[in-house]
Amino acid sequence: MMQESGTETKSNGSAIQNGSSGGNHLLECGALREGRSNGEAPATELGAADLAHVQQQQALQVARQLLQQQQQQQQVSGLKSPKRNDKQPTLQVPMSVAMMTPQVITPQQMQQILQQQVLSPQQLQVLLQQQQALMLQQQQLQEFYKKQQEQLQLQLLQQQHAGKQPKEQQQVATQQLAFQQQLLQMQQLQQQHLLSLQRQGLLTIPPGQPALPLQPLAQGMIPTELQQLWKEVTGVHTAEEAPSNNPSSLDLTTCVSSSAPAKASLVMNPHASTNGQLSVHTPKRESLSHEEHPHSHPLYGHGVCKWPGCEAVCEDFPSFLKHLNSEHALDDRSTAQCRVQMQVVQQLELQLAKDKERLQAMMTHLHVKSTEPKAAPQPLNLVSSVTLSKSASEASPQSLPHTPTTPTAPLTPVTQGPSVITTTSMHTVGPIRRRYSDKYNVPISSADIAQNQEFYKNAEVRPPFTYASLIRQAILESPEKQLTLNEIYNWFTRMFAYFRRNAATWKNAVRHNLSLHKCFVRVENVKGAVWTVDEVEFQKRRPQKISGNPSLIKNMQSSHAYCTPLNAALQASMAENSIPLYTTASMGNPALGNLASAMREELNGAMEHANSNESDSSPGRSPMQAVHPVHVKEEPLDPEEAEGPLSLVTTANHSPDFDQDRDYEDEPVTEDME
DNA sequence: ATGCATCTAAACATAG
DNA sequence: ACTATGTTTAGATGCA
Repeated sequence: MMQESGTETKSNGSAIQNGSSGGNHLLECGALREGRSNGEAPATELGAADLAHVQQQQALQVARQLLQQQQQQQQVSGLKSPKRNDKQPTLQVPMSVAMMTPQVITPQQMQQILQQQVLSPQQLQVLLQQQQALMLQQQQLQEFYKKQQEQLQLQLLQQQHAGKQPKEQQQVATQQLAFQQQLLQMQQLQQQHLLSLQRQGLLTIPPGQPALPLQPLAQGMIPTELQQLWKEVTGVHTAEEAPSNNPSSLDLTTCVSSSAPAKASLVMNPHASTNGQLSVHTPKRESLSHEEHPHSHPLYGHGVCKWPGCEAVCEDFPSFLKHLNSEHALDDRSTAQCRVQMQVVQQLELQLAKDKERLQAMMTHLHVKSTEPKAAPQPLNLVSSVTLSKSASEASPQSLPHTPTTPTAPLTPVTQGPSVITTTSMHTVGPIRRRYSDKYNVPISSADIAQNQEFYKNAEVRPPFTYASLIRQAILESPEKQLTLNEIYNWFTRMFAYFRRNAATWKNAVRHNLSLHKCFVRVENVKGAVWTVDEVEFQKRRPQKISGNPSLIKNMQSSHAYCTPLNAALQASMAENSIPLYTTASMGNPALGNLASAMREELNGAMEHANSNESDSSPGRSPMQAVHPVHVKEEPLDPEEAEGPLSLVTTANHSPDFDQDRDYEDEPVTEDME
């Protein structure tokens, strides 16, 4: 009786839910198919990256020199006449250097990127570190700018009063211009990189990537830091936005659209999109054009001010300059905007650079000509996407951007802009499934796992572990190797942001697993009853199937496996994106150490089986598997997932230590809590 | 095609 | 009566 009735209901429910969920797993990740034919311009792209760095350095040097000169001049001649210009250019100088920065990427965009999980926690950390380093440079530059601006303004005022145009000013302007040009070039390059990045689905960092000099520093970084950084950025942004109605203040938000034209040309450029090649050229071209055609200001086009959110109509360049000076003068707001933009750009640029390096390495390894890698990847993607089958197709439809069903979740307050590329592209990808095979012996360090844990703690991404594995882990982590059901729940919510939602569902799953698996033994206790793990039983499971955490294994495998195939070129990023975990450098994370080690055990065990038994891991659809692939896909399961990893912000609060008993349920997030 | 593992959903039982 | 905890069944999905 029950069965029957149950069956019916189930069928209904499961049909719907499963359907969605099933689709989810598939999502595994997508790679951007076209997005990047990144294969295309490996060499060039690399060049671009390098160039960007070089230019940055150059710009910095120039800035310093100029600054010194200015200082000298000031000392000698007072504010008034800096006369030095050396060979600097002759263009007119827009007042605010800051403006020079093409604001292509908004914080929202950045968020999106982050949310999309394009980057693994490690990557983010590394990037953050790098960014910080760069920020110093940027600050220096900004200081320089400020001085220049102040000087200029002063001069302007003086002259206006005097009614004449001082040469000095022009000279200063010249210097500024030179500097600005440098900066502009650099920024353009960065933007290009960003764009290409986006197209690629946002880079990823190769696991073994040697290169990043900043890595060491990165190790110290943790998601929290990232979050903070982000907060800072966003904070600035919001702070500015709120106060003024000013168009400029809106920039960050609207900037995308407003600047779209300018940027679009660069970014959307078919060439650019195809690969990074253009990115290199474009910037140069533009810079040249600027030099030659002073009127082609990055913030000016089609008779409109392209300052993010502005769009003021300026009939001619001079009027534009006036507008710039008046409306977008160097002030806190502009500075902040600039700063934000710089951070975003830098971060993305760094990411891109890394990804390019990786790509290069891959290409080299594969003996592929740098010129046309795209061909291979595309086909693959297509194929893969096709193979994905229904689930993928079902899920894939562009569903991600908006929070699916339950937007209520406060967790990720951050805006989710139109997330884009990544998600969509990701959906299309489908290779994940196919890759299992041989080479997955990649050693996984506990540190990596720990890192991942940290990531999952903050990012609402489904962990690539089965419920059984997680439960076991929770129990093993406890001092007495035993936990009450409620404690297990708490562990889940504490360790995984993902489990702070849809409590009814996963809690039911937890209970189900506890009862179902023999490895979990219920022991009567003073408190009532506690659950323990029968390691022997647990181990028994593995042999049969990697049950331990098939999904996990798969994920790992896949992530590493990706590298091999040519297609990998494209998917590499995806893989990483989707599977932040097992890749990259390990950044120790004490708090999660235990978990990490435990998980590792499982992984290793599973891996063994996988290797020996071919690959038994059944990725299945365990929620966890689907997980990293980008929540986007999972959304069906959990509506809120769409929000993405960015939940960083939200999660920032809970630190590892947070009391075990703390219940997330209070958070609105867990809507349905029982 | 089949079996297995996993997940999700749901019904039901029991104890507090 | 309600809730938390457990148990069990069933459908769905993916993989080997």
